[in-house]
Amino acid sequence: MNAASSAQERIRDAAVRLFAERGVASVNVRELAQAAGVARGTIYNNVDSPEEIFSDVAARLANEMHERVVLSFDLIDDPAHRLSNGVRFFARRAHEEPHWGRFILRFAFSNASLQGMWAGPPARDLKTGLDTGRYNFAPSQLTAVISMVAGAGLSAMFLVTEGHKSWREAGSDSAELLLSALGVPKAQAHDIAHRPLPPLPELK
Amino acid sequence: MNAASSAQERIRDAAVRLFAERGVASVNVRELAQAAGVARGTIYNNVDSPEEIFSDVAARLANEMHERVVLSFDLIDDPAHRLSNGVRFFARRAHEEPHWGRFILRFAFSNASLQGMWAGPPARDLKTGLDTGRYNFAPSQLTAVISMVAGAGLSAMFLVTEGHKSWREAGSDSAELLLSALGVPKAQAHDIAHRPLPPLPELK
DNA sequence: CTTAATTTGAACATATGTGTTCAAATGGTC
DNA sequence: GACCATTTGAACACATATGTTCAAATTAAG
Repeated sequence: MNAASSAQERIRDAAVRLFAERGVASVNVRELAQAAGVARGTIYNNVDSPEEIFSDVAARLANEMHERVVLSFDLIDDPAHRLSNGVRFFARRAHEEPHWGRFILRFAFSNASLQGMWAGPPARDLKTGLDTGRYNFAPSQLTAVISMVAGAGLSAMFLVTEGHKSWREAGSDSAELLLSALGVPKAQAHDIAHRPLPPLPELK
Repeated sequence: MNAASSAQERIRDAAVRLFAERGVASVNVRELAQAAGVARGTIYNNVDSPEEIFSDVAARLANEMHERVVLSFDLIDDPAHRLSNGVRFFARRAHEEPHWGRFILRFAFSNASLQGMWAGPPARDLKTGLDTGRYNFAPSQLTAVISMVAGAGLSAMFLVTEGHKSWREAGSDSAELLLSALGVPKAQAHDIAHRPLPPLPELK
């Protein structure tokens, strides 16, 4: 079972890489097998269809990141600080794992799992931040704010992926701008966005 | 030559629709011909390869929107007003031409032409807005701001495309939040983002 | 009406991909 | 070292895509 799950992992890792670079449908099983360092038959042994690999990989990737980010919020109460760290986590990881970043960027707006990753986590924090006066925007704008958070996260990742900025700058700048958009005073926003960024907790 | 360009147009229109819904590589020539209401041979007569259709369509689409938005700025001096209108144009058009919107969302981060559409136009306006004191952010953040503009535009389109908000709300909310991020006072940002939005000029 | 240009749709050869099967090789476990 | 699960890689049938060719039909233009 260990060998099998290892093969599955290698297939999934290779899938992330290939899908990130070349899109979904242009990847065939032969290439995937080669990239995974695995025989073609092994793909068919472990997976139903190439299409399914994509959904699976996207869902796992979204879920894993979501859980780790939520874990990291354990010791942080301030919604603004949480939000800032969230954006910066994405920027830093886009730097550390380029395939991961490109995958998310490429499919951010067209895959349901990835859409959920952005829509879910910030929603509650944004609401509490709004209710406690931490933020300053109209309640009717909440939906737009949620999707703005996604936009800020993605644009930070984009800067990193394209090499326009270091992950530090991209993450902090984007986080600061985002907090400003939500009505956090500039000086505070700057401070929050430049605090030391803890490591992203592992899932063990 | 008129008949030929008409066939080409139908092919391109169909290509936008198909690519938007299903991605690039999963569209084959037979389907494209069918969707364009054209014989399969006609595709090969007018186009070199399916791949090329995508690049062509993306470039035209980016270029056309860019030119029309720039045209619309003729009578507007305020950089903040321009920026707000730009974002709202994208939101409105995503409503009026859903295929257009989905196409842009799907390939925004993975196609060079579309990337250029966001990076180019706002850059100069943002700089003048910064120099004239209209905005309030650090010059070193300019790059992050440019990509934030893209993020705001895309997230507005996303709201429209997914039916979460009307184009009016999505456009105005996103524009207002964006201006807030750039340091425009809240009341002003709100006002600017809710001014009547002129029609997007045609290219004649 | 005539002429030129374009489109049509079928036929063809070629290439590539999928999905299945299976005996042999591999590798971990008691 | 015997056992079991997994992986391997080749072979197979089948399906689908590409790209080309071409005579007939259609359309546009003078």
